[in-house]
Amino acid sequence: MRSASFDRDEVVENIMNAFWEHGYEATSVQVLEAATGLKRQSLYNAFGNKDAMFELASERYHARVSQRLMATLDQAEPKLALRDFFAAQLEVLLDEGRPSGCFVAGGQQELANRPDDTLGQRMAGLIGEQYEGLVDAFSRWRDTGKLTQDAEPEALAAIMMSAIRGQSVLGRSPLSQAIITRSAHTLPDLLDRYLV
Amino acid sequence: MRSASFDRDEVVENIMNAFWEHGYEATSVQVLEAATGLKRQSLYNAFGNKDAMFELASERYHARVSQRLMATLDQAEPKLALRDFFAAQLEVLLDEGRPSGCFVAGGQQELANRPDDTLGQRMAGLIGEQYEGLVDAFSRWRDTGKLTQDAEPEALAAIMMSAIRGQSVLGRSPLSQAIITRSAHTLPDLLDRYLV
DNA sequence: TCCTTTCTTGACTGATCGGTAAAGTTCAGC
DNA sequence: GCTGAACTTTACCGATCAGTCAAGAAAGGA
Repeated sequence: MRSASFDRDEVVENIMNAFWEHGYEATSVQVLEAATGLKRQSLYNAFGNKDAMFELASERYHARVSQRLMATLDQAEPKLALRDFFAAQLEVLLDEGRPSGCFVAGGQQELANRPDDTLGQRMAGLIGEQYEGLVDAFSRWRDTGKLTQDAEPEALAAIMMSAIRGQSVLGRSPLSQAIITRSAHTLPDLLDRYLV
Repeated sequence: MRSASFDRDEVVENIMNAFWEHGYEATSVQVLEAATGLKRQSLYNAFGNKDAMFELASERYHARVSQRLMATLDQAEPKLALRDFFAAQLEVLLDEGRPSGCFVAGGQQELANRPDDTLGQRMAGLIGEQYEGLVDAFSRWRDTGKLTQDAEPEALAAIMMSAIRGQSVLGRSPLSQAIITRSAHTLPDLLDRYLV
């Protein structure tokens, strides 16, 4: 036996950043070689194929970014939670040390029309998971009397979803960063209408 | 002299639908041949290259879809305008006779990271234009006393932008169509908070 | 009718894609 | 120190990409 000369965790991090920045198609194996410092065959030995690498990257993104974002909703007071949530979202989208935009938004858009694909379904699944997390949070707040009578968790979650995905897409373009900043600051005020 | 045997307008329509459905990269010249019924060289004779075809397609989309959407804002009563706007948006996104999702959302996402590119800038320009149209509309309503005192046109436009782009992205996936329908129905109610 | 100009057709280019075969190299177990 | 299995490197594969060349087909104008 001989052990690999690279840190697998670090390599996956670099793969994730490459896919995050360029998307699925535009991240060629050549790009992955440059991003990781590994040669072609080392990548294929370690991970199998490009799709498997993308899957690992998306898992990592989900664990590192998405779940951290959703965790902000895990508090009793919706007013604070929503502000924390959009602040965290803005931080991810505008962090200079990271690729711009959102891994999931890019991937889902790009893989949606692939025939037969499991990766596209996986991306759609991550989006569905986010929606369910939002519905759960609003339901909890409704059950603890934090929402107004006419507030429907599904409707509020749907609005949040649209806004979040829109910000994630707009975040890719530097010109739109002022727009998403403004919307992230204003949306909590708007949603206060449904809080007691 | 000999005249072309095809209807240029119809060909551009088919090119637009092809790019709309598959995006920029995934729409190979082979796909464009199948979509238009023309041969490679006829396409290149008529339009120059792939980028030029995409540009014509985006112009057509802008004229046929985007401008029609923005026209719904051209009325005195914001309450009605916003409902018309989101109804029209929903109609475009869910129309079964059209590709799903939004041409601009897909193109912008895909072309944002291309080096040096004019197409990406063009897509970003269309988004900027939409934002300005929204700011103009809200400014008009504010000047005619239709908005509350604390309403800021830029902030409202930013929220609309996030929601619209989010719906455009989510519309690509059938699973998310319930979400965008719900958000399109609820958002006008939410924005009513800023109308007198 | 014929000729010229345009459109159409099909074969082709070099580049790049994801993926692989088969060497060369390095390390653990004995 | 030897051996063999794992890792690394290089070269290569067929497929596909955007774009082009050059011949063939078809319509004007004369």
